[in-house]
Amino acid sequence: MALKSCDKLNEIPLTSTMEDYLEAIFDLDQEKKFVRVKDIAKRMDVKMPSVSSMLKTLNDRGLVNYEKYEYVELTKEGEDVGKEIRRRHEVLLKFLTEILEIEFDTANAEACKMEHTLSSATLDRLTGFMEFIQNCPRTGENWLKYFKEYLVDGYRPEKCQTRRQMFSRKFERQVQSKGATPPADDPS
Amino acid sequence: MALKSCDKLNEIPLTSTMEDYLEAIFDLDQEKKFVRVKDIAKRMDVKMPSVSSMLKTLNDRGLVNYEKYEYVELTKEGEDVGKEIRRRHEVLLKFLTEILEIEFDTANAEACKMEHTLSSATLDRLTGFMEFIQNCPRTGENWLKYFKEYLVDGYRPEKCQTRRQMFSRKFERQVQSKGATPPADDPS
DNA sequence: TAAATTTATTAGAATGTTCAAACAATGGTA
DNA sequence: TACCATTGTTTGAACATTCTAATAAATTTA
Repeated sequence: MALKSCDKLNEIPLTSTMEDYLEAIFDLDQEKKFVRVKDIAKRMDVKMPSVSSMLKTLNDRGLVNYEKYEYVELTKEGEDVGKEIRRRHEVLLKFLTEILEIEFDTANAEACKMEHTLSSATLDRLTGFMEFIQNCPRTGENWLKYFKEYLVDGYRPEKCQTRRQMFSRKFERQVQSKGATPPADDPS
Repeated sequence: MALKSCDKLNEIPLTSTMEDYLEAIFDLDQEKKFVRVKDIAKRMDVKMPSVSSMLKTLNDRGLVNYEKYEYVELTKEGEDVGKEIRRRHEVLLKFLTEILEIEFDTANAEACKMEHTLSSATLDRLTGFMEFIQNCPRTGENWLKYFKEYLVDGYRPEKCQTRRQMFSRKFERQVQSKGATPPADDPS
């Protein structure tokens, strides 16, 4: 025990390298029966000694359970981190490929780097934004205003019709009032 | 000269820390008459010895012209890097604050980190996306399809009407054909 | 010009991460 | 059982970045 007070350990933030390792281990854990040093090295594109040394660090931090020459296991805390980083990766990858239409390999590489720099809060916003785009494809001049409402109220189908529905309703109003110009956009 | 061949220097990529320093120097250069170690230290939130040591590195790399105790000057190459990082920062900040509606300080901090992880190509896409949102607020069911076309063709006002224009045209068609349901969405 | 203050540098140490080389354990196969 | 290939560890060095403490140059002030 080279540490005076273990309670403070959690307060030191993880480095992004540690996060990368935890994500890799999390992935491998789901793909394979056992997670071994060699596999981590391959996925992380580093040599085995780097993995050994990082596993020692992560073990001291309580993020993995690891004994020399044994398989690697995530602790509850380590798993939580790995899963969260994985989630961020997926959200970012989706945004880059499906919205910005960036080629997969490029997008994947950039998601790998970005996943450490974005807060969970921002990631949630991005997720919300993508949901909005999918659920509310209609919009209009106040595109961003609808998005803001979506952020506050969540998915409210009645506020969120397709353009077809929108047209029909306004069309009827138009026909009734015999006006030539449709009314100004009003979401209420 | 501790280097065998100077020509290869440019091929070693800059670290993100170096990029941060270049951005800071670029900013200070525009704000102040002279750029000094103290100011860089303050902006980067590091101590002066760190700045001194980095300036030596950047000088060896041909990114700044720096002689001890003198003011700091960017070379052409250093300025290009600084300006590009600055541009990325601004695009990201705009996206985070204006589209995702994230609070300024958070957004600013995250932009600082992201600006190093996104390629210029991706940044250009993001810029295009934001322009699209501003120029083409109407959309419809094929929201993303329009965006794709926008990426290819740029801003084409005739493809990119406001909803008001859109409505009017379809309204007329509707009235002529006396149909109750508007036709399926067709961008051509 | 001399003293005081500000600004900047050097020296040396610490951290986090990586690797190559040498060595050690493990698990099959002859 | 003895050997071999695979897998993993240790050691020691390197790099990039940062800091504190000590020192030095530059600038301001008296």
